[in-house]
Amino acid sequence: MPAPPWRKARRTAQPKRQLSQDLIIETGLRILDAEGLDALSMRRVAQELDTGPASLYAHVAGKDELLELVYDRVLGEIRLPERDAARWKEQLRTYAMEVHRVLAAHADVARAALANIPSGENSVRAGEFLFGLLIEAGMPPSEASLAMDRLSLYIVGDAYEGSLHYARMRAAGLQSKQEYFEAFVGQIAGYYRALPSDRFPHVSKYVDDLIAGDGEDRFRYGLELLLDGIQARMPTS
Amino acid sequence: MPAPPWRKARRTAQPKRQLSQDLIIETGLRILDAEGLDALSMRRVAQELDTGPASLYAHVAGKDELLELVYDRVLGEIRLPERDAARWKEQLRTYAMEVHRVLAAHADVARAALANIPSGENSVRAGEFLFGLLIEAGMPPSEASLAMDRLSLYIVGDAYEGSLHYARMRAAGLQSKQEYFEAFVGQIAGYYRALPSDRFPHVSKYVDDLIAGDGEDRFRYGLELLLDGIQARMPTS
DNA sequence: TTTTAGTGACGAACGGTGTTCGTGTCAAGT
DNA sequence: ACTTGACACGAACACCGTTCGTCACTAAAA
Repeated sequence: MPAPPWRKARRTAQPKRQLSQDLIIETGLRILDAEGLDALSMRRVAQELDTGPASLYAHVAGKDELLELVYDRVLGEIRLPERDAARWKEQLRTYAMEVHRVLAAHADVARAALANIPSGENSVRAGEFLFGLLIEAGMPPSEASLAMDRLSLYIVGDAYEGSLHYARMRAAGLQSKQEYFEAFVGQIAGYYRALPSDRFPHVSKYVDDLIAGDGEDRFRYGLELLLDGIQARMPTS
Repeated sequence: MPAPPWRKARRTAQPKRQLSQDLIIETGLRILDAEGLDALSMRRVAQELDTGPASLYAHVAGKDELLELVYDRVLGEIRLPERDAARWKEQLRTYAMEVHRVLAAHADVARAALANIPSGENSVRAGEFLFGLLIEAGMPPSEASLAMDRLSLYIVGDAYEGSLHYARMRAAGLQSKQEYFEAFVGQIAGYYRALPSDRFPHVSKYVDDLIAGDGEDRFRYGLELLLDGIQARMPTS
């Protein structure tokens, strides 16, 4: 038997009490992974949730806060080992690679990273690991603070740079790193080669070296530079 | 004798042929210095030039290109010494401090820096200096390429981070670093101190060390880490 | 059971953004 | 003198983050 037409149609089974901060964060992360940070807007999240943008503001203060929350959720994927001060250098290296891996696994989330003073739960957790490791390895806290800060900046900075390449790749409509490399790096290489060799002798001569090495190689090299510098400052060395 | 009213008023003395790329770049830089990167929009530049935003597109491909051009103009202020491979470490240090100084002198221009593969005139000039210095100091080109890349990333990354603090300071309506420090860092410090000391023993205990040191101290420390790492890889060492 | 208070959902709108289209106007070349 | 081509620019498009006011609904109070 059909319902009389003047009776207003009931809403969906759920009385639309459905939104939550978790749901919003999750949706934001999904959009970010699938379409990149540029596609992550309040309107887009709302649309994905079948509602208007205004509805989000009851659960999230604004876009900045949403980005912080999404970022911290990503940091939650970092796996930390038991601290072992005797193997501090190895653990520092593993930690850096792990953070870098997690950031790289989520499109260009790193572009939302540098913007924040670390205050999220998972961010502090990572900081405690790093800071504690340096101190237990024998560094005075004042210096361990500096070392942690610089190491973190390097990791996030490199991931950020990678994010920008990723975003450019997307913007150009390319799909693979292979395509991007040919379309972009090749162009840059040509430009460098064409530079006047009297004014720029080294840059124009060693172009092949300049564009050699993928992102991971470069990250590793800089990491070893920093780790060696830290080692030289450890009291036991 | 007054002009007859039906004669349409002449435009300004200049028959409005006034725009040029240089003028646009200069205006953009002026806005950036005075009001920060967030205030630098196409419309704002056009307004400053008494015209509409569409007029700019004849001289500049878009906002991205404008930012690149403004950034490269800033890099033009970098003063480079004569290269002296014997004093490579000292010159590397001076170079890093000089680039850092120039970036810091122009509000948050560094926020436009990381976004670009270096292709501007002045960018290449700086690259040639750095690359040449490393090679003349004895590094094989393949490694000098990595070292240059990492050093540049560190310098720009640190300046970028500083830019973000600057932008946040502006957004909060604060005027001095002093005010910003109290309003922001103090808040963070309180937050850290309130953390449960069983889960975050080191972070909560050494808060004073964590917030100690201004931007320049931190930059210097990381720079020395990298320089020592590079020194250890120099053939002569 | 009825009333009331309060919370979340959300349509509409505000003021901003980068960019493009089409038109008009001027200056130089023929 | 006429044509051509480059540039200026008003208007508009499709977005953006955010706020206001209103409505539906739940849960507590009477």
